[in-house]
Amino acid sequence: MALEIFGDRWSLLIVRDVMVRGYRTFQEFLQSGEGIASNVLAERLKRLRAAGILTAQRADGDGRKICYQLTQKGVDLAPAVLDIFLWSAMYEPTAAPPAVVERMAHNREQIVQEVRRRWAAKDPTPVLPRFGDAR
Amino acid sequence: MALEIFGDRWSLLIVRDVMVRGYRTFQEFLQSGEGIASNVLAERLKRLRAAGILTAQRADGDGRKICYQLTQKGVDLAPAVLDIFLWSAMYEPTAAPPAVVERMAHNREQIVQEVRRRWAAKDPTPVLPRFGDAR
DNA sequence: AAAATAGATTGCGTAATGCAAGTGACCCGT
DNA sequence: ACGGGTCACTTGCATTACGCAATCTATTTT
Repeated sequence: MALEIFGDRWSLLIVRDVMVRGYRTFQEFLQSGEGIASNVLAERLKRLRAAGILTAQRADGDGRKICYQLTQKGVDLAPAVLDIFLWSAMYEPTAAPPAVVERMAHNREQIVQEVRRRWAAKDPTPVLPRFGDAR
Repeated sequence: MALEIFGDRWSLLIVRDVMVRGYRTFQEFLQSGEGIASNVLAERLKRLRAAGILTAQRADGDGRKICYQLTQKGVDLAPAVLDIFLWSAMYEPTAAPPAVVERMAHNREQIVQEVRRRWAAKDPTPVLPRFGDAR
């Protein structure tokens, strides 16, 4: 299984952040509230690029920033990420409002399509609103 | 997200083995070919029980063996496990035969139902046949 | 009773992780 | 054009987790 890549605490969290939260830069990942260390983040981003899940390019307009994006292989993780999110929401009271979760569970395929659409359009708008801590 | 539990190399592999391969005992997990160490396996099984994903009981007929089974919370991981499997199969040539993968991708919900059915019936028959190494 | 098996624990060396500080490139206001 | 700040990392170091082999207890088999 894919656990050579995702068999750690952070990789999937990074993929989710770029996928549904619209995060793009090192700082955004760092300050996302999960508490990843900068050295580990750098190493994970490198691995995700090496695995063909993320690509990186300098942001136009600011030569310091590096803009991370999903590849096709990366967005194809959307169903898995969504399922894990739904499972989490089902068994951990801390996540999103039940109504939102309910709606998502019923519209699974539609939400996946929406993630794909925004990816293809390079639209960084988060698919999920921010409800406190939607971990 | 659920990565306090699954943010490691083994937990999800164990869940998958008990879910689709019908593994039940310490030895089966140990010898499943992934190469987990016995101390780590013991610790993961403990954590998965503590997380309410597995239950354990002595096997009737052999008081040495301990029979691990999924809880409801555990089988509810079936969609996520299946999605990860399908994603793996899509991008790693080493997994199952393409025809099988194709069929599974088209019958996702049906396969999840089958996993649930066998769980409810306590039927340990593997949902997936063993193709060499179906990791 | 002795040997074997199952689940798990212990000790130990190595690898991964967390944390704080530092580096070099780039941007921005003066 | 200079100084300060930001950004994406690196580095050094202490702590933790992991892999591996040996060992332990309980139970089953012969």
